[in-house]
Amino acid sequence: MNVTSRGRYAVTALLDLSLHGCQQPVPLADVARRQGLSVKYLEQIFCGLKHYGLVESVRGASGGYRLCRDADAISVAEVVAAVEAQKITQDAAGPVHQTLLSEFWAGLSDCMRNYLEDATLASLCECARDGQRACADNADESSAA
Amino acid sequence: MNVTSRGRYAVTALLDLSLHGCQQPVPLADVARRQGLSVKYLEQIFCGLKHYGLVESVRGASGGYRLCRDADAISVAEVVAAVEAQKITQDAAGPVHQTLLSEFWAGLSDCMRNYLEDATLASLCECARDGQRACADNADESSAA
DNA sequence: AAAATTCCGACTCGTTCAGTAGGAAAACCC
DNA sequence: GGGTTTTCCTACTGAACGAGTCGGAATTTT
Repeated sequence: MNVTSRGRYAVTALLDLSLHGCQQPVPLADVARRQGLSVKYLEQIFCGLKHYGLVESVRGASGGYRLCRDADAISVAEVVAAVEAQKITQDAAGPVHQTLLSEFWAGLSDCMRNYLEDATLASLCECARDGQRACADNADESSAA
Repeated sequence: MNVTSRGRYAVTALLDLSLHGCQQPVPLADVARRQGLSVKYLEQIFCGLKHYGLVESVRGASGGYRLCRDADAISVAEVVAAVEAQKITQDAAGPVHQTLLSEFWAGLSDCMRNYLEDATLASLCECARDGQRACADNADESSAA
């Protein structure tokens, strides 16, 4: 189990999606502009998210992405798992204690997973609304049509 | 916060040390033989462990390494921290929610740290003795002098 | 003197991460 | 139906990092 910046970007992007996407799909260009990321990179990330069934896409003009489920039914753990490729966390232990230690390291992964499963997009959204009221739209008036 | 296989090897090696090193220093060659690692790689790892004050070294023939403290006063978290270089876990978040999310990711690191701090070499040793009695010496009769 | 051992620093090799790039396919709007 | 907007697909690059090797110097014991 590992979380790279790709996974963190994915969470950021889906958070943006749940704050801005009511019913209409949100184009990646908007997310990219608001979060300061490149569309191309977001495409990659959303490819994994779609494949995993977290978002659905609408092609063509006025298309974009939309969450497949409610934001309170999507845990951060899922988002990260969808985006990080299948990491082969091979055990690193000699003949001594390998089963003991591999259990120990598996426990660490479980610990992380629990933390990430307890947080949903909705819970993060809530924190965002409480804590920083004006933040969600602060980059909207850059070059919007 | 991140745990690579280098960190896991360090724990394995120190566990070996605490099981085999009573008073005399244990040469890396022994650890290497028992755990199936290369002496050269262990040298690197122990360099960090020594620098951090977890082990002390005795040079020359019949030298080796010895724990600086009792095994129950050394947490796995320290071992890992000693060996993994200072990872720059830079935040990955656009203008939106960066403080919120950076707190969230910091919470993940805390979660891992807690898990690793709760385990000491002694507690792992205990598990090892309980669970797999004969394991600690199973590779000893290979080419011992 | 010889052997055992830590110590030091460089070096290689492969993988992964982050991000870019170009263009094809689909859907919409006029 | 043509242009525009968008997702989709696939490849590529450059840098960083992880894992591990290598050669040899310094130190201590025997």
